[in-house]
Amino acid sequence: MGLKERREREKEARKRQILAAARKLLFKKGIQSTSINQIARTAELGVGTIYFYYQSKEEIFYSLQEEGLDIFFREIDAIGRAKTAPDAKLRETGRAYLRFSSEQKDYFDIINYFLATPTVILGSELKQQIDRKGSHILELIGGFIRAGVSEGMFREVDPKKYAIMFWGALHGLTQFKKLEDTVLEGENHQHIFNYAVDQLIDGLKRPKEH
Amino acid sequence: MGLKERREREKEARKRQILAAARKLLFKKGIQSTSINQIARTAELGVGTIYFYYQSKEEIFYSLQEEGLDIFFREIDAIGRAKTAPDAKLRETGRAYLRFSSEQKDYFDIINYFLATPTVILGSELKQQIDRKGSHILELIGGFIRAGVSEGMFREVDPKKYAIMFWGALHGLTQFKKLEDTVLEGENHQHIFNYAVDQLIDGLKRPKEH
Amino acid sequence: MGLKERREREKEARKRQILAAARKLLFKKGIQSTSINQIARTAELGVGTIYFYYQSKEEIFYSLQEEGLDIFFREIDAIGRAKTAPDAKLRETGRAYLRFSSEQKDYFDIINYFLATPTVILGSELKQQIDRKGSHILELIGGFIRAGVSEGMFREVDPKKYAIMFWGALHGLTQFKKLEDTVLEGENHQHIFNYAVDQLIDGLKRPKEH
Amino acid sequence: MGLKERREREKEARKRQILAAARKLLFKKGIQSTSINQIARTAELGVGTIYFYYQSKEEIFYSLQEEGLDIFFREIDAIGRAKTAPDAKLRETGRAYLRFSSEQKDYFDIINYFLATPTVILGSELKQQIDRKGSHILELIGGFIRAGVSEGMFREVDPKKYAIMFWGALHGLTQFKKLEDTVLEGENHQHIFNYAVDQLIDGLKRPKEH
DNA sequence: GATGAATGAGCCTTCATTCAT
DNA sequence: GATGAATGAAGGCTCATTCAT
Repeated sequence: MGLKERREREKEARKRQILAAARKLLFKKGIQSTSINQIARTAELGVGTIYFYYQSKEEIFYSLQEEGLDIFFREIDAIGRAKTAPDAKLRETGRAYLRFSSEQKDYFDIINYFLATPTVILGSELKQQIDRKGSHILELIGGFIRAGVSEGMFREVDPKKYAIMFWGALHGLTQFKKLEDTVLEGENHQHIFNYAVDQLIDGLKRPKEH
Repeated sequence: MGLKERREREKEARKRQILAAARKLLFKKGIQSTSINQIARTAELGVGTIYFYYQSKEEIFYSLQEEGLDIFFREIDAIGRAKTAPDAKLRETGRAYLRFSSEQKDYFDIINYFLATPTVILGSELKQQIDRKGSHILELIGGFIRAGVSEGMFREVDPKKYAIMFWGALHGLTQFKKLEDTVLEGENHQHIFNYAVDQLIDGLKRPKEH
Repeated sequence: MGLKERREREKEARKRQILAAARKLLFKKGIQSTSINQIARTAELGVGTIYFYYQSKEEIFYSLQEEGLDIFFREIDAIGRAKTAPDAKLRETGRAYLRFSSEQKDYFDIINYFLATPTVILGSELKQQIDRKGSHILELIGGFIRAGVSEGMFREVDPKKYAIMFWGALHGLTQFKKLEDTVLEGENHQHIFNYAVDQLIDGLKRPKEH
Repeated sequence: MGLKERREREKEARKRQILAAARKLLFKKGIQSTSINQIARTAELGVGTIYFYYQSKEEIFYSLQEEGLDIFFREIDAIGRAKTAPDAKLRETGRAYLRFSSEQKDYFDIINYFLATPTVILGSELKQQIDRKGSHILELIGGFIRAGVSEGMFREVDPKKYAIMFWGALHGLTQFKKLEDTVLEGENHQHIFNYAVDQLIDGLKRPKEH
């Protein structure tokens, strides 16, 4: 029993070791230029060993996606704990996502990668974990909206649906950053992004009574 | 005289022939699995010939992206010509983008690909053409908004900024389709998408006076 | 007759135009990275036209070799015209070759290239011209030696043989420049080169009588 | 224990196998026409395997250069062991280099190739090995000169500098073999070469006293 | 004389994955 | 459990040369 636990712990340690190497390379060279052989060398393990712990290269990066979602989750969670109004929380969430996309560019890229890639069959356990992480984030955002609705600040919208819509909009707008110099013709992307976030939040608000 | 023109026309025909082969493969196997060698074989041309007409693989796919934008442009343009109210036009635009992303999935993927890929240096002419295409679409959407503002139906927003935001939001939401079975937990993606579009449009509207 | 001459003159002009383009590219990108297609584009001619005037890529660079030899020839010729003693002339010749190898690096490389490449069958006329150029240089050097012998400054050596030996030694020593940082272990290549030239000249001199 | 050693030995064997294939092709088709794919086919290995043992094509040829230097080194070493006078040893060295350039033409070509090619960045270990090999040869030649100086046969020259000069001269003169039929106009290259070697050695000698 | 489209073999290199030890 | 040698298909791309117009 103790043995089994130790085994388990060692196994986890190895996986972390591999992930650390993959992360390091991801940050240095991007997802496309990171090969399993490099990961193995960096992790000081044989390639075969990598394959013992992970089914494929995809799976490793999938795990890294989880890390990225975790980082974002913690940011939103912090925002949630603050004693600010719901609309401010949503606004902060928007700002946080844009910041995340530039400060944690590699993690954002990986999320993007999996969003744009036809689903690969992966160990369902890992996949579920990722999905749960996404759901958690959605719940946090949904919570902000629910709070706003309860307080009477927001209209009676479906919090979950609105949260999805909110995040989806954030995501697309973030991607448009790339168009700043061309299609957006000099419009400052950050301004537009913030403007858009504000619009989305305003759209939520109850029309002022008088 | 006529000779030069004929040459020009034949050259255009070759480019179309190559593009047709690339398109066919793109639709069959996706962007990642389509290689220049395959395109050459499909087009029944030597690899060198491909490179005579296109500088690189990227350039071919860039041209394909242009096609995709064109298709979407024409849809929006048609919506614009209809004698409907501005809010209806925006709604239709949203519907059209979701439809485009599923019916012209490969074109959507290619747009996504370039949105997620670090910019490559390409012959500026082609690049400018693409950018212009994107701008045209933005102008159409902006036109709908401007009309709404003029009519007093919408608030006094900056049409261009709002158009960018609108399209950006549509784009991100479209990508979330992939999460339908997992994170969205049974929420129907299309419903959410339409709901989101409606919200965005409602947010635009002047608060009802009374 | 006049027509024929004009034709001839135009033909020469075209060849010069091609050579100019090739030279420009040679200087910019080196011999290995210069392709016929690039030469054609630079010369604003069709590739076919290039092949009308030159049998092959090799032939073009062969012509360029001639230019290089010409440049070197003129330097030695100038040295010959100076009113200096034969030993000084040889010394200057050595210095000139080393200078030539660095200041006209591309021409030197081309000479090297043809010296190291298994002979290609080329238009014999061109080949003869090149050979004549080489012989001229050898004659100049041989002349210096002959003068020294006549004056009693040098031993009774065979001027031609010694000239060949002199140039050959210069050539090999010049190539050893590349070893400066490694095999030569900090010995300054230029010093060694000059030292060697001096030795070769000293070896020529009559042992001092007394 | 024995396992690790066996592995090591097998690995060495593979490298030799690859080198053998490369050597065979080099001798048959020359350096320019020998490709990695051919080497792999000849070695009956996958291309990937070649790259597992060698970083690049250059590295393989670099190894071959080492072989060539080794062969020449052993010849000079043998000359050094003989009980002959220093001037005879230098004379033999000259003869040996000319012989080497014709009997081991491919090895000579490869040395030439690296002397004429802009330095490539290679695994420093191999590069250092090559450089050391070159230095060893230089040391042997320098030793002959030093001995001659000690014996009072040669003037008080710097042995190392003179060795570099000697080898450099040999190298260049060897290359002029190619000009035998043209520029040298019937002068027998071998005669000139030997004549030159003799001159170089005579130049070293102390002027006879009387 | 001049053109330039077309070729296609060939280049070097990468890399996810397997499997015998 | 761990290793790492071996694979080989596939990748994007170059280029000297030809030939119909």
